[in-house]
Amino acid sequence: MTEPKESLYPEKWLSKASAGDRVACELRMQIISGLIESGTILSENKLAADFSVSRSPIREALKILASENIIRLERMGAVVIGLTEKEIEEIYDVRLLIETFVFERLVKMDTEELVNELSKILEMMKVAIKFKDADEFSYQDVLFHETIIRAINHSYILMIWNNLKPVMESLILLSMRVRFKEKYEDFTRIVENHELYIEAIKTKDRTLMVKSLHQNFDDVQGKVEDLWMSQQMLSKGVELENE
Amino acid sequence: MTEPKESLYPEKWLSKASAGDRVACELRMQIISGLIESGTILSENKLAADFSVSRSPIREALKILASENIIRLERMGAVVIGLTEKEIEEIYDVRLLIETFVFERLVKMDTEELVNELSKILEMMKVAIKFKDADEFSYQDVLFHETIIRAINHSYILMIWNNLKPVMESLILLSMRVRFKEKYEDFTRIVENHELYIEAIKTKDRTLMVKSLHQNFDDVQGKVEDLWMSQQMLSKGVELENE
DNA sequence: TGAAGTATACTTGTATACAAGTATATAACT
DNA sequence: AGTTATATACTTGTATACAAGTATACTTCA
Repeated sequence: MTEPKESLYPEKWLSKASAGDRVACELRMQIISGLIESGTILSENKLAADFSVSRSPIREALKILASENIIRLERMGAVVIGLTEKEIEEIYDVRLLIETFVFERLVKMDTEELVNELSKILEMMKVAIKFKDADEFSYQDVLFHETIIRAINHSYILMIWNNLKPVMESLILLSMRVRFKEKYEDFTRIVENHELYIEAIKTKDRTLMVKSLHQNFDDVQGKVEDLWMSQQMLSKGVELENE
Repeated sequence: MTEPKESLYPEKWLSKASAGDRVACELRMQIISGLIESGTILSENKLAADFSVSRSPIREALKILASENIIRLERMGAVVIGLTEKEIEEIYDVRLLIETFVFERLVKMDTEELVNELSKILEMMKVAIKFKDADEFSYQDVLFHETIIRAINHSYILMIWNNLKPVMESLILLSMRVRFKEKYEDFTRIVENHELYIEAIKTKDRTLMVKSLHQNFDDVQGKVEDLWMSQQMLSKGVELENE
């Protein structure tokens, strides 16, 4: 199998990362994008050769991906699980679960600083949209939700987020790259939705919060579509490369 | 520091485990029991010497414990976080969160087989109580809840459980060992509570479920106490050993 | 031809070696 | 004495080596 020349994961996000983290990020993107099909068996030795590193960082990467549920470590080789529609829905189940929990804590807190922080991030997102920078937009989008979650200072909720985050991030990256090309008009809706979310936190309005969460949730169907398109685009790219 | 001669973690549960897993389990118990105080800085080399293994399994163990939020990997050394009352409450927040989610799914399912399985596990728990086998009881207790969670076939909820489970297990082990010695009468209440839980699943009675979950939750205060007593008992044991 | 055993080419887990970086303590200089 | 430079004793991350186990394929025998 030919590895892609360019990496799918933004390299500038890896400035201080170890080789293990790099491999994990790149493999994760390849798996979620469908470039590596689910069912594939990954060999530590082969991966080490492909990525030109030793088995140590590869082992580290596989452990990470296994904890994220996108591969399964078996007696011989790691089996790729990947993301089907079912898994994506499950991820959003969990996001809904924890963000609802977080909101219930937030209504008991002073949220002024948080609202301010979120407004700043939203402005950053708008700039990213203006300059059609999908990666930057994705970064800020993930940061937006992480900021909300961090606000309640709950180490075990944060733990769940940390386990979910890498997969979410990859998913959003791929989805946004497609949207910037094919569905640019989507972003006005995404911005509106985030404004709604901020408003809900500011006014501590539970119904508004549920509404914005559900709009966000409805977007999942879109994400599944994007992922499919992303897979089409990438596989065409590979085909062209092979000619 | 003197390491305890006997391991805190039941050795028969480690029959097929790798050295890395063994170290993780033992370290986890030492941290949660308070034998290793929070704030302690763990060195890979020192641990390797203490456990008579190389750095490879130690690194693996530290990664595991870091993902469970009981240590924090820093630039130099791993800092022990441990479990304070706050963390224990947080763990139960998450358990409450996921078990409530699971129940909402269960009410839409056929639960006959599950109820049967749970009844079996409860019988095992009763036997463990009769023979005052704290470790066996803990095992079945953890299995009870895991069985419920697995029933809905939700890979990301299961992922959360898998992250929580080792710490839960350690906590329950320590707590139950104390109770078998000091508060044996507690077990009638624990059994009743589990019976209530099964009944709630059988009849799909949401209010009963909330009631039993909350009774379980009220037990948390007890667990904090147990942990404290466990720490007292263990530190006395160590003191005696040093004389 | 079919079954059983053996060889081989993998696999994982662990140990060890080494490079590069960081804190601590000692020494030198003003 | 106080500050700066340097030595050293750590640290992590990566590479490599090796032992033990497992699946595959081949060979041998009936």
